[in-house]
Amino acid sequence: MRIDRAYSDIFTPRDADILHGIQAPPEIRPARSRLASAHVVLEQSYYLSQGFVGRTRMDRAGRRQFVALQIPGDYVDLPAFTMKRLDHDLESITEVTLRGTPHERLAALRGAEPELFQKLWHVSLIDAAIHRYWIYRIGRLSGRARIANFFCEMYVRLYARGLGTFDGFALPLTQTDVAEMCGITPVHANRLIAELRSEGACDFSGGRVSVGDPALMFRTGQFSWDYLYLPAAVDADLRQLLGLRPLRAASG
Amino acid sequence: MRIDRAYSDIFTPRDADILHGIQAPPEIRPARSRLASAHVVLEQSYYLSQGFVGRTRMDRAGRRQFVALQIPGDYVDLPAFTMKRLDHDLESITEVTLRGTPHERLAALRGAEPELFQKLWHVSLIDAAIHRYWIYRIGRLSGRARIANFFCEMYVRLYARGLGTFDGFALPLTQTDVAEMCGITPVHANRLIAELRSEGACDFSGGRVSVGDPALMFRTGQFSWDYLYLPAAVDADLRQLLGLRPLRAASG
DNA sequence: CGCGGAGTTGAACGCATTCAAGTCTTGTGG
DNA sequence: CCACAAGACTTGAATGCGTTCAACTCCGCG
Repeated sequence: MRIDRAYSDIFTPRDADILHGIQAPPEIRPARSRLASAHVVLEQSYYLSQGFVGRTRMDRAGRRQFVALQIPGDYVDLPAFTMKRLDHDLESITEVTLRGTPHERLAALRGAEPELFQKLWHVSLIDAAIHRYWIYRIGRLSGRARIANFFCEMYVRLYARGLGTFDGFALPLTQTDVAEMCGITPVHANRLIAELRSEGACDFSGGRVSVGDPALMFRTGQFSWDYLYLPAAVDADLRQLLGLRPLRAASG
Repeated sequence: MRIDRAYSDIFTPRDADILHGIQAPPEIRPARSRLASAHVVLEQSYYLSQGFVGRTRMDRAGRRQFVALQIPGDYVDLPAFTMKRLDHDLESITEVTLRGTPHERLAALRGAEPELFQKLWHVSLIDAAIHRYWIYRIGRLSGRARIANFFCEMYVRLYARGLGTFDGFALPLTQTDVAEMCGITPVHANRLIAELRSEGACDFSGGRVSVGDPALMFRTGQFSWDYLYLPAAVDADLRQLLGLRPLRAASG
């Protein structure tokens, strides 16, 4: 599925029109290709309208750690707007459709559309919140919980974009990718995924996560989605799914 | 030492005056106190002029994971400006001196000082880069490398603020704090710190890291500081210290 | 003097890694 | 349609890094 209007709770239709208007025509890149490299000066940032992109960092032995996973509707390298260079690599995981936005046009928004400009900052702050949660996930959770927790994050993020149902969602990664996101080895990831499968929490195969028991998956992963700053409607859906009582106050 | 003008490479003296002008009078808070809690609405953000502050997240068993460590001269919760609520807790580690800035005054900068406003975004993007590096550290490095790598980060960040020399720096943490930042147990952190000590790389005791052999510490930690976006002068100092040849081009 | 927190050390356990050998799947060319 | 290769997934067994539990030392402070 293609996403041309994302962050619907953050950006108004008018915002989306403006952003769309300063984007270059879509570019298609093949799966598993390097989109940008660390330390190279970038002139534009990309909006990801289709496909998945990984942000990775290599250790000295050449082993890869994913530091983020971008899904359709994400800006994949907004940091480059003020940083000019990235500190990590960008790699397409699937075939991707990108829409570039030259940094000079983003800069022009600063004066012309200050509120929209601030929303872009907001979007990058959500990215940072996700980073922090990844630190927590890798630092504190056991292997099995990490995998389940990661699937929970994808479940919620994709659902919020209309890219999944309560039954499951497409996640076009290999088990090795998952391992490199969770800070474990591929072999061990394989065994843990098999455990989740046999326990009935969820199944990951053929590039798809099928969620047999959402509540069990969330419990196993010790997941909470506060850090995703979801629209209230999505939050309410999730609470209902998991049998939690709705929040009294309107959420922010 | 007190830092009233930080980010000297990002903020001009005029910027610093403006920021200082919209700050409330300094507040002093005791060590080991809760400065802000997750999910509570905040009306202002804090500039940390003295002391250390940790950003933490608890797991379900009540065990703590640090997701960031703020040093003198940092803004500790700029995300709250557009988020309104934090997804983690803020805790003072030492006695701290804070200067609050009401969010309405930050918002006023958007129109009045758009360039300065963008620099605040930039600062939060550096925070995000540090988050990503923590993911890498915890996800890919062995215990010993994590500890050394963490000390390297503090070495460089504090040096860049004028809060350390090539011989060492004050780091008022307990071994348990270090463990909770690196995703290992306090007992194991103790053993690894002892190893680094006996190898001569660095010593951590009495709230101070003494660096016997910077090159060895950097090697053990597999550290690189690209993600800190340092001023060129600091980068040059570090390269000289480690016997690397200087960069040809001016860095960004 | 005694308390409490931080640091240190020992020993047993177990989760995760590593190396290795398989199977299954998919795409390609004969 | 089959043969084959390449990559993904699976499984077994040995190893080891890090955890856990426990006891003890050291130090600052009331």
